Amino acid sequence: MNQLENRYLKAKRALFIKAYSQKLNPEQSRAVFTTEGPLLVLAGAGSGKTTVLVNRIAFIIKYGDAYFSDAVPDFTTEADVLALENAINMTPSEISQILPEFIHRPCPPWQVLAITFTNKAAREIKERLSRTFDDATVTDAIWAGTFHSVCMRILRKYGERLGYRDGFSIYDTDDQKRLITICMKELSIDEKRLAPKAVANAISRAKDRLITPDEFEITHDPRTRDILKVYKLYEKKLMEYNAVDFDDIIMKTVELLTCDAEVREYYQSKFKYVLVDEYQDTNHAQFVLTELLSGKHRNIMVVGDDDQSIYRFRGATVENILNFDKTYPDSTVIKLEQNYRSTENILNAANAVIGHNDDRHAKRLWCDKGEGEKIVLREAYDQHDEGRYIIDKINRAVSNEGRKYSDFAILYRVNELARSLETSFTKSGVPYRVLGATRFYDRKEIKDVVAYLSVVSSPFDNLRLKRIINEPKRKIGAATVEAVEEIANLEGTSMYSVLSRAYEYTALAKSADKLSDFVRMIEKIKSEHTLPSEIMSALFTETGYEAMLKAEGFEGEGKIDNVKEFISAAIEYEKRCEEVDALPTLSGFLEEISLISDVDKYDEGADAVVLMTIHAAKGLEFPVVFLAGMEDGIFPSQQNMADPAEMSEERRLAYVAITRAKEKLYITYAKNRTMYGRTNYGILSSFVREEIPTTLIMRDMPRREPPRSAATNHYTRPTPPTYRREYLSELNRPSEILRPTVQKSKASSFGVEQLPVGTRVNHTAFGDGEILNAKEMGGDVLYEVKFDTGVTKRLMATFAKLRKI
DNA sequence: GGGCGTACACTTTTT
DNA sequence: GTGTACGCCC
Repeated sequence: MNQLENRYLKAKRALFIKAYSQKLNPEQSRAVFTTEGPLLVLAGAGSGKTTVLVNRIAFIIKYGDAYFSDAVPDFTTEADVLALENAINMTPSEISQILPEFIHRPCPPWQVLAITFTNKAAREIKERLSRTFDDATVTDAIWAGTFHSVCMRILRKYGERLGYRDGFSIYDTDDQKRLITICMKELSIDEKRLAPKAVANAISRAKDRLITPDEFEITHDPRTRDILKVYKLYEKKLMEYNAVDFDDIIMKTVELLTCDAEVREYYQSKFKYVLVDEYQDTNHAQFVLTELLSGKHRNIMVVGDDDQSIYRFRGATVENILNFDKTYPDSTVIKLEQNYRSTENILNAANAVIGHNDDRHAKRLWCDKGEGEKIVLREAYDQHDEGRYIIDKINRAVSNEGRKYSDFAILYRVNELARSLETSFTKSGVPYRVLGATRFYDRKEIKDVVAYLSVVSSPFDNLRLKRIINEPKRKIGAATVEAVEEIANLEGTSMYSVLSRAYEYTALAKSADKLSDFVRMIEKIKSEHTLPSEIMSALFTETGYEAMLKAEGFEGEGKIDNVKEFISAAIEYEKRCEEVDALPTLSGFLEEISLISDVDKYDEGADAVVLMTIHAAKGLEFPVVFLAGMEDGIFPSQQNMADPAEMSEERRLAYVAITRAKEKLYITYAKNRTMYGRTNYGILSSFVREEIPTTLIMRDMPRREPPRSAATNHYTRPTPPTYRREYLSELNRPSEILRPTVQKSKASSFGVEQLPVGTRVNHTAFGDGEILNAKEMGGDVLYEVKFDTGVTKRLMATFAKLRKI
C-alpha cells in the first residue's frame, strides 16, 4: 500500500468516527463501525446495547463496508486526500456533507438480518430505524424479527420441501403436552411413572440440541427408553397432523438449511450482515442457525451479556457467548461497561452479587450518575404486611415526590407471589397490572377459537379437531371420536377426511348425521369467507359457541368479550396487512398470535404499577423497583440451592433484577409466608445477607412488630396520601374525579358520597365498567365494579380514582 | 355421553 | 389455596 492510500484510509477513519459517533462513546462507536467479520459485543446491563444495534444497522445500510474495507477508490488523488485531512476540523454537519461523496457503498436493506428473542425488542429496533430512514420501504425490507418469526418466514416459503403442507399449525407448550399424553396412552406408558411434562421437557431439550430420535441416547436410566418411544411417535404424529412445535420452528429450519443446498445458498447469499441480540440466551440449535445464515459472508455480530443468561432451564447455553472468540479466532471483541441506567449504589450491589460467580467474562459496570439513594431493605411480618408496605411507599411517592404509578415495578422470582400482592393492590385501589399470570391466548375460549381456525386452515390438524369436535356439545362422544381416529390411522388419512365421508363407514353409522353436519358447517364457513375476522365471526355464531357462552350467564359474558377482543385483533392484523400491501391470511394471523407473548403487549403508556417475574422484566427498566419475596428458598429457589451451576443462574437472575432499577431499589422479605396453603418461616436471601455490602443498604424498620392484625386478611388503611393539585392536572383529566377528598373521608361519621349501582365509571388501569355494588366500609365506600374487559374488581373509593362517564 | 366429585400438583417460560 | 384432570356413576 502506498503512502497516499495509507493517508487516505487514516483520514477516512478519523472522519467517520468524528462524523458518526457524536452520540456514542468510543466502545459503542467501535461496535458500530466494525461491520466486517465476526464481532462479539459484551454489553452490560443498561450499556446502550440497542443503540449500538440500531446505529450499526443504519450505518451498514447507508455506508456498507466502505469504511473498513481497504479498498481505495481509483480516483484518489493527492487533492482528495488533502480534502479529507482538512475536513477533520469541520463541524460534523459539514463533514457529513463531504463524506457521502467520497465513500458511498450502501448495502441494500434486504441483505441485513437482525434476530432478537422478543417481538418487543424487534419492534423497538424497527421503530428506531424508521426514525433514521424516512423511506418506510427501507425499514420494511430489513429482516428484523425473533428467532421464531424469522424461521417461520423461511418455513412458510420452503417448508413443503420438508413435507409440510399449506397452513401448517404451530403447537404451543400446552398442545405439545396434550399430544405427548396421547402418545403415551397409545404406547401404554404409565403417566404415574413418567410424567408427560418430564417427557415434553426431555424432547424439547433434545430438539434444542438438534438431536433427532435416531440420535437420541438411551442411558442406563430405563425411562430414556420410554422417552425415545414417545419422541418417535410424537414426531410421526406432528408430521401427520401437519404441525410444528416451538422447538421444531428452529430445528426444522436448521434441517432445511443443512440438507437443501439450494435454500442454504439462497439465504447465505442474501444475508450479508447478520446481527443477533441477547446471544447469551441462545441454545445450540439457534447457535447453528446463526452459523448457517451467516456462513457465506461471515459478517456476524452477536450482542449479549453472559451475566444476564437466565434461560438455562430452557436449553440456553452460555457457552455460546463465552466461546464466541474461540469459535471465531479472527473475531473482534468489544466490551460495553458504561451503564447509563442506574445509580452507583444500585450498580455496586449488582456488581457485588454477580462477582460471586466465576466462569464469566470479567467486566465491571460503572456510571457517572453519582451514588444515588441507598437500597432500602424491609423485613415484613408476612406477605400481607409486605404488600401493604409496598403500596404505602408507592402512595407516598406518588403524593409527595410527583411519581407516577407507572414509575414502579414489583419483581419477584415466582408467579405465586403475584397472588397475595394482587390481593393487596385490589384492596388499595392503586392501579396495577400483572404480567404473565393468565395469558390472553391461554384462555380456554381463545384456544377453542384458535382450534376451530386451525381446522379451517389445515384439515390435517387432528389435535385441534379433537379439541372442538364436541365443544359446544354436539353429542359426539369419546367412543365416536376414537372410532374416527382408528379409521384415519388405518387409512393413513386425516380424521377430517374420515368425517367428510362418515356415511361410508358402518362403524360410524349411528353418529354419521352429526359428523356430516359438523363438516358441512366448517365447509360452508370456508366457502363463504376469506378474511380471518369474518371466518372468526361466522365460526363463533354458527358453531353455537356463542350460544353456549351466553347460556353460561355471568362468566360466559366475560368469555364472549374475550372472543370479541380476539376478533378485533384479527381486524387489526388485516389492517396492518393492508398497510404493507400484503394479503391477510388465516395462517398468517394464526402464526402471529402463536408467536406473541405477554411482555410484548406490555403497554408503557398506561399509568399503573406493573407486577411481573424477573424473567419477564429482562430488557425493561423502571425508576423504582421493588424486589419482593427476597427469602432463602424463594430466591434463590429451594430446588436450586444445592447445585452450584443452578446457583450461578439464580445469581444472574438477581443481577438482572437489581439492574432494572434506575433510581431506587427496595428489597422486601417476609418472616412468615403462606404459599400453596402452607406457612413457612423465611430468612433474608443469602444474596442480600452475604453478598450486598451493608454500606449500600438502609434497613427500614417497622414501627411496631408484629403489626396488629397482620396475620388476618384485615384491611388497614394506609396513611391517607395528600393529593397535590398538580397531580390532578397532570393526569389531564378534565372531568370530576369521583373520590372523596381526604378531609371528607376523615370525617367518616358524615359518610361519603356514594355512587348509585349501575353508574358507568372509568378506572386508570382497568378501563370502563359498571358499578355492581356499593357498600360503606369504615367511612369509605367499597365498590364492586364489573369492567368491560370481563373482570370484576372490588375497589375502595378513596384510592381507586373512579371517574364517572 | 354427560355431569359431578375427588385427587394432585405447584419454579422460572423471550417463542 | 386454587385450578385442572380423570374416574365413576347415572
